Amino acid sequence: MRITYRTDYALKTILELGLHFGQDSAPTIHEIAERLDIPEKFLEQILLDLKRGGFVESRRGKIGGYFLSQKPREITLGKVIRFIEGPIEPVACVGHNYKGCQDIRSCVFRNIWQRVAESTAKIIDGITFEDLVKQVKGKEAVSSYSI
Amino acid sequence: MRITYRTDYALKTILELGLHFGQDSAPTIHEIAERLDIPEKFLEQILLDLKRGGFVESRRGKIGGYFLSQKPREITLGKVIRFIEGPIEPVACVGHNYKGCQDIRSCVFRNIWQRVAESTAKIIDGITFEDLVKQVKGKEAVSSYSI
DNA sequence: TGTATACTCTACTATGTTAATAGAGATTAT
DNA sequence: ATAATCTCTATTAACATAGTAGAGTATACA
Ligand code: FES
Ligand code: FES
Repeated sequence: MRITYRTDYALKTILELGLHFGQDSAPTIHEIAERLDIPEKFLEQILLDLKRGGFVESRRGKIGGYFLSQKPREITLGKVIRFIEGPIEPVACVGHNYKGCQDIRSCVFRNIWQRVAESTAKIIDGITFEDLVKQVKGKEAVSSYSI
Repeated sequence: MRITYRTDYALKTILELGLHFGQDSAPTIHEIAERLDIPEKFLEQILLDLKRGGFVESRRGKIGGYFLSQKPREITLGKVIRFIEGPIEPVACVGHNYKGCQDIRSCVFRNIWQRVAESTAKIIDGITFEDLVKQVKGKEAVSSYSI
């Protein structure tokens, strides 16, 4: 039941951009990578992905960089996780050509996985990046800030 | 957030053995594999694993086979899942040498993953194989039984 | 005591996924 | 022009998953 590094990085990146939201600074891939200790070329791919997903926009050229294309308030954790990671249902039978259950209708497990998925969804769909930005900014006041 | 086939098979196998609990029939690997449509040699490994985990016992030789070593009531879904699949926390940072967060103490995500894990645990630790056996036996009355 | 039956154990392999790396190309501010 | 920066596609190393193979061990029973 692990999330991948890709998702881990994506979430932290969005949060980082969230911290800059409103300012018109657009952090570069290089800066973000250094800041969050993510391999630069890997982050590059992830950011392109997030762009295709409509989460971020970019500016090219000399003063280029990345910024959120939605308000932090409108981006939930769930949206990002599902986009990068795929469906959250912890089931083999979600997979494309699952052949594990002869009769999917009478499977006693299916309903359980559904409940698990729902309770997970309830959490991750209820948290926005605005919430997280506030949390981080709260901490920032005390210690030097660190995602 | 998928479970593996290994876990899928393990759960169905325990349920299958649960359906035989109390009788002194001990289904063979061959029978279970056929019944549940699991590759026989793969199931063999899984059953050995479940044996090491203390979930099942076996009898060798002519009238050999497998049977539960605990009452279905005492085996929760959570126990089996955790044993086969590992920890349920959906985090990269559970991993052995996770190097994603510079400062684990100030990570705003950690707490979220914990909440997700807890809500999942609440479900899968609250369901025993006795519950599932009853469900299946209920259905069995109506249609021909099928996990 | 032999033999068939069934579990036990270790090793191997094919396939796919993940995490990253590489490098050439396109855009833009100055 | 050119340096900085994003864009795109391909490739790769390491690992995990799902499954296969085969030799070995225990047991019931004739
Ligand atoms: S496990 Fe998903 S249908 Fe049975
Ligand atoms: S994501 Fe686990 S400590 Fe930050």
